[in-house]
Amino acid sequence: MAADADTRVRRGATSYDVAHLAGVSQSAVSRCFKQGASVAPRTRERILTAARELNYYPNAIAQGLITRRSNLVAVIISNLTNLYYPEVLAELTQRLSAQGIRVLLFSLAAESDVDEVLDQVWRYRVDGAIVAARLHPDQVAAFADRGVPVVLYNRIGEGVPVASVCCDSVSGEHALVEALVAGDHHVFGIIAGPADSYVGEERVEAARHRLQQLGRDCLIVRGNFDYDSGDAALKDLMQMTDRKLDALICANDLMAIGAIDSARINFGIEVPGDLSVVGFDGVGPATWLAYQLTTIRQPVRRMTEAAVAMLIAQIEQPELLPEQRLFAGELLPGCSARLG
Amino acid sequence: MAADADTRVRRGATSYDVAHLAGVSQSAVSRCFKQGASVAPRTRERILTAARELNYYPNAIAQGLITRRSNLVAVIISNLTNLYYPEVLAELTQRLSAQGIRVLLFSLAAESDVDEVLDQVWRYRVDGAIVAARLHPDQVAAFADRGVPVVLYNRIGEGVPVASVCCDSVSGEHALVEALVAGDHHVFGIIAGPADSYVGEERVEAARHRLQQLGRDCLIVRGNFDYDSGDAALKDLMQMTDRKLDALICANDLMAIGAIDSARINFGIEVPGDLSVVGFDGVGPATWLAYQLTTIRQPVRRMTEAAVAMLIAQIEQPELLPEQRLFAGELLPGCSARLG
DNA sequence: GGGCTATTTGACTTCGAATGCAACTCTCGA
DNA sequence: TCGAGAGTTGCATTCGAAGTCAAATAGCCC
Repeated sequence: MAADADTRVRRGATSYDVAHLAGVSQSAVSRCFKQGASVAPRTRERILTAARELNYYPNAIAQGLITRRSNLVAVIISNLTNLYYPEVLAELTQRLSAQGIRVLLFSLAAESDVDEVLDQVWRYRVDGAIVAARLHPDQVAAFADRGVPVVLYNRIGEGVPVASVCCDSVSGEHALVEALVAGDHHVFGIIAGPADSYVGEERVEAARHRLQQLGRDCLIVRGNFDYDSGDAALKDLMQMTDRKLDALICANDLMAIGAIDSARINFGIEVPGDLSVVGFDGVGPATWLAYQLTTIRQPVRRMTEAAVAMLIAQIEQPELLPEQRLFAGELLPGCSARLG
Repeated sequence: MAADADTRVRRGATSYDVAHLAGVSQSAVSRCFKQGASVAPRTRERILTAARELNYYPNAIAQGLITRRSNLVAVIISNLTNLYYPEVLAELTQRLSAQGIRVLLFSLAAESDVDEVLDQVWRYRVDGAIVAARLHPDQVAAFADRGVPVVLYNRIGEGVPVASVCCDSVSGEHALVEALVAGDHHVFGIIAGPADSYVGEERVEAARHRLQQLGRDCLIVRGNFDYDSGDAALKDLMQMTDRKLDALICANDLMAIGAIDSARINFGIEVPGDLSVVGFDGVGPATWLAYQLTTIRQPVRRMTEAAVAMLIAQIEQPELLPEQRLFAGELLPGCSARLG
């Protein structure tokens, strides 16, 4: 069973090779690499020496087959070019890594391209998945059917129970709206996200609703979460009304930044002098000197930590009921808006 | 061998389950999912129906074990928060995906933390690796020893032959320097990257060398590729000389942007009126209205395409000699520098 | 040294799919 | 009707590690 030297080099040594060299059985080698198994100190020493000599690392593929634990988690992310997600991905990867779990990354061209990657997810028998993309209820059901735990990130299961970790859009937008109203703003504009974005819609709806309660109405235009669409949306808003816009609520930071640049450079509008602009997320550029954006900062570290913890809990106790955790964002005052 | 319904649901159906339902052998099922194998049309139909009914997907883990092809590629990236890498990662993932290869992502806290993830890479028997982090020659040797093809991204094997894809720092910096000199600049500053960055050092060295050839000397301060360090470096430069700095070369865009904001906001310096600033990379924010950075844009699409193609070629023909491909960046004129 | 328990060890089976090989079924021509 | 040959199919084995179980050994006390 033990391979000759040439094969070993090309393929990587196996537990049989190590066993052969150490003069023990394959079982002994296996036990030697397993926490808390019974191996005599002298034997262990001999095996470890042989393993080191052969550069042996247990084959995770074979382990996965027999233990039915791949130690792989699928991370499905819609658009990595969003500035917010790279941070999330880096955090997730490092936290999962620390738990001995590897990340199988799936990046989608569009928010709703999930179906195309799901069959790959099934094939690799991942232990779980963290999804930052929109899942249809039947996609959620597919995970449940296969017993693959999922945690949604900044999404919820629309109508079906799934574990999720979100930043509270409603309280965040309410805080922004209230601060803007207290800052004596009257003519509001909103730049929404793309229609298929869950958080986008939620944020806009929350802002619109609170504005209405406080007796302010608003103009809404749609963007698609990127810089250029912030610029374009601002231009649209400028044409839509004769009244002078004095507050602009954007569904994310990137569009807020696009709108600020557009206002300043294309229209000569002072921010926050003539127009207050607020965003949502708290991405890196929000704190740049040129913007110092007033925004809601998502507690990314706490959120990713929770997502990983919830996923692992569900992997270890599949009977656990899915939990939805909502994290409050922090209002970052910044200098892009005149607040009350 | 075929599992009962309950087990099937929890674990996922196996080829035995499908075989049982379709009344054929496991081999037939296996052949049915393999391109170009000999299966009678009627049998194939029956098997596919059974497979659909049981929601069967071939277990990639088991396939990997027997075929010695995991269809996994490790992507090792140092700092995802760099703005440049998310774009690279998204491109790589989608291109590999299109080739039927999945990405096992490893993100490092620091450029040189590679060792800690390598043993995981060995364990998963990946078919290859794309590395955007610094590899020591003996780490490169470890890949070679195990017969795992590697392609370095924006790094080269320092002293050892490895396949790599790079953007030409030298020609890029030369173009920038020449344009700045032609634009009649005299007092140059350079903001370097961190000492352990390969491209950082290469860019700075190229710029410094060309400046010297053209009879301009320069002040060099070190940053670490992020926005804040651009700001900090500019402050340092301001204190270092009495002569009025009129051109600033930054090892990447993010520091250039930090420096521009700092110059404008902290020092009231006009860019490009009083100071010309250039960067390197061509990241998203470089084209924002507030900056319109003069920079070298890396041809990310062509580079990632080449990296994937080279890796696949090496996986399929292990005897192939490692190739180094150098791509020229494009000078993006922008408005942050007065060029000749 | 004998008897007893606790520890260590190895033989064998298992996970799920792929594949070499032999056996089998057709089809068709003689 | 028989036989050649192509096309299908199943049996049995393989990949590499984990784990069950029973056998072997060590350690200990009297």
